[in-house]
Amino acid sequence: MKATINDVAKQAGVSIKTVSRVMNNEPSVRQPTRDKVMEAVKELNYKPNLAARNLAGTKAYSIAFIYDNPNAYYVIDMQNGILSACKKQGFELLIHPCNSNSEGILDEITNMVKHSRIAGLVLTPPFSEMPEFVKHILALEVDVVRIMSGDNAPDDLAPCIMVNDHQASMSITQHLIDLGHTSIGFIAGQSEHMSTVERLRGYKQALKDNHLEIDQRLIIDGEYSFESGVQGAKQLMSGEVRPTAIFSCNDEIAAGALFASRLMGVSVPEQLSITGFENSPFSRQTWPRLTTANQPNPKIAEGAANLLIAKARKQAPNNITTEYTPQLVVRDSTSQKVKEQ
Amino acid sequence: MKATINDVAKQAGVSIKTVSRVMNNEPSVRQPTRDKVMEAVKELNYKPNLAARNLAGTKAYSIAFIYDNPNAYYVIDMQNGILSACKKQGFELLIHPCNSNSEGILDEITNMVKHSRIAGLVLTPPFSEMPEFVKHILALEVDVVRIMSGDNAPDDLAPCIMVNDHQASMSITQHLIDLGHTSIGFIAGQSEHMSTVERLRGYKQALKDNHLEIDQRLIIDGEYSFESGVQGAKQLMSGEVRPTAIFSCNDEIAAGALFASRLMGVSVPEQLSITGFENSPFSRQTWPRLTTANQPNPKIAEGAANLLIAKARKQAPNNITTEYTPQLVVRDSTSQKVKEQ
DNA sequence: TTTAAAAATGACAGCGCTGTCAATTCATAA
DNA sequence: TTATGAATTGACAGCGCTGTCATTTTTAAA
Repeated sequence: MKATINDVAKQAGVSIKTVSRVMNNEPSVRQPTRDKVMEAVKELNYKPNLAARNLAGTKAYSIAFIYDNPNAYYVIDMQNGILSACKKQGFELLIHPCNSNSEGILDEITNMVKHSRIAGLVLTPPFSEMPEFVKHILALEVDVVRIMSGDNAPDDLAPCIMVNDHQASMSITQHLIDLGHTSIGFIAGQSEHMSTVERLRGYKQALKDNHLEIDQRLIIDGEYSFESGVQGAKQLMSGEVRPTAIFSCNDEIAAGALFASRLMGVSVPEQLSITGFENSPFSRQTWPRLTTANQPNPKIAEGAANLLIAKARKQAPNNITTEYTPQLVVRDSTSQKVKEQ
Repeated sequence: MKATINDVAKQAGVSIKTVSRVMNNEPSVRQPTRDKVMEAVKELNYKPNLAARNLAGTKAYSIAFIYDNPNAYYVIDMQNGILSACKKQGFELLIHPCNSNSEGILDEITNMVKHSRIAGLVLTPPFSEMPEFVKHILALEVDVVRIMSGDNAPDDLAPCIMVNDHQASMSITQHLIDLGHTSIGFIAGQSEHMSTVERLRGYKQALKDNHLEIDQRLIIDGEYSFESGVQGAKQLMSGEVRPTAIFSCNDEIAAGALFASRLMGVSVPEQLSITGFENSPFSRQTWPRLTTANQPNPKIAEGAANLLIAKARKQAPNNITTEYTPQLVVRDSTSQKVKEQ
């Protein structure tokens, strides 16, 4: 039934250890030997037993994905990206949803790391943006890759995959400005998330670049939720300064803003333009479909996982920073500002 | 650092094997001995090493979740349910997204099962509804739990968790009828999915029970997608018989139908009532919010995983069938039928 | 050629646990 | 009490691999 390393060794006429070397891509194996082994591997459909590897060796063959995020689309995208990297490299994925605010969270993760041999962790916000947390994890001697918002790494604790929200927000805001909008509302996500900070920074930058005034009354605190979008839009549309466009920090907020507009009888995009951020599937399923910024989550996640795997194999330098910039996707929720109605 | 079974044995003053017995809940250990061991376990924060267990023993400590479903909400819910059962019982979860139509799918799963020691698989549609597939998996000597649609198990290959879509569809349809609708459109999901068949059956049953005519022109083939909802609704609203309500086979279809209504200038729910199915988060984020049926996915999944774990421990009878009936959730997308406008 | 250093390969122990089976302890009836 | 079988506990091998270190083979310089 299932072939073991022994079977392969016999079949290839070499020692067990040589097969092991080949399977681990170790250098000192002559090419002909390597070929013989690989042939046997193929013939017998051999795959190293993960349990045995874990038990015998000191290397790790799993990576863990720690997250605290209610956004199903985001999580699935990240997960698929990581999974795809893992599958290609014979790694295993441990999923660990958890609550970043819970008291025992540090112990929880520590325990998990101590009890499973783990090559590294993929950290997304908010975990990736908590330096103390990252330090604590690193002290456990596990690698970490952080996916976070910004245009360059805040420190060199661990490799970062940066999402240039600043740049992307400028594009969105510029798009709105190009359509003639000068009074643009902003509904924020949680202010503890770097992405919120960066998106706000990009928004402000674009206004500045176009010599438009930044009006604090147009900037609404919120969180990354539909409900927050509803509230934020209501507040904006009933405030003293009524914007003609709303920059929402993510698609859910935008969907909420859309909902509120309906509620208030404001038509989108005729009377009000609304933008989202993330390009999640439902940004295509609202009415009108959302103008947004596409965040290539699966690609980001796959990159993160690959980095971790490379580090586990000692074939990665320590502090690479990769950067992705979400691209503007124009759909139907934004349009030319009309003159006074 | 990490405690092994040896440490626990020493600390408790018993043999390694006795600790093993306690950890595996085997019967023949005297209570005082058991207590001593458990105390040591707690003191040392001991947790059996999964790799070693897998390598040494014949039992399995992982369950796999095989799915082919583009619906992120569904997948996350299922996954969380399974994960929660696994965590409680010290099991591991292997996630395996895949394509049920791909040619090599059987080999793919077979390989996966052969290469990782797996206690059992949680199968969702379409896999759970392919008897040949299930038989093939069972031949590999892995347990299977099927989550599927229907009001009783179609065969006794493996335990089933049935979702009574028939009943739930009757509730939805009855709700529409109670609102005065007599001409109710139906947009189907893929006809290969039992859920589609069952939902259609429930719809027809309710019509029959209320002595309403079943009009084939009101029943539209489709699939579980937004786009299909758009097409289906367009077709219905431009057909010879114009319904005053539409039963959509899931929330996404309903969202599509909503979108199409906007496109055609039909107002929901005033001129047209629309229902969804699943109660996914976005059924709360459309305008108007969807009347739908709540499917308790995490609970279903946790139940499935628990069943698998119980079977792995030989403490479950072989052919249990559990049943869940989704409950009607009335929101804003349905209303009283108005007289001719 | 010869020879030393380098490269390639192999022998073997042992990772932390469970299965098997033997040894011990306990409970019960004679 | 003692004998007898049942209940409890333990000794030990070995799961499939990798790490260490010894051995063999190759390479290249003398």
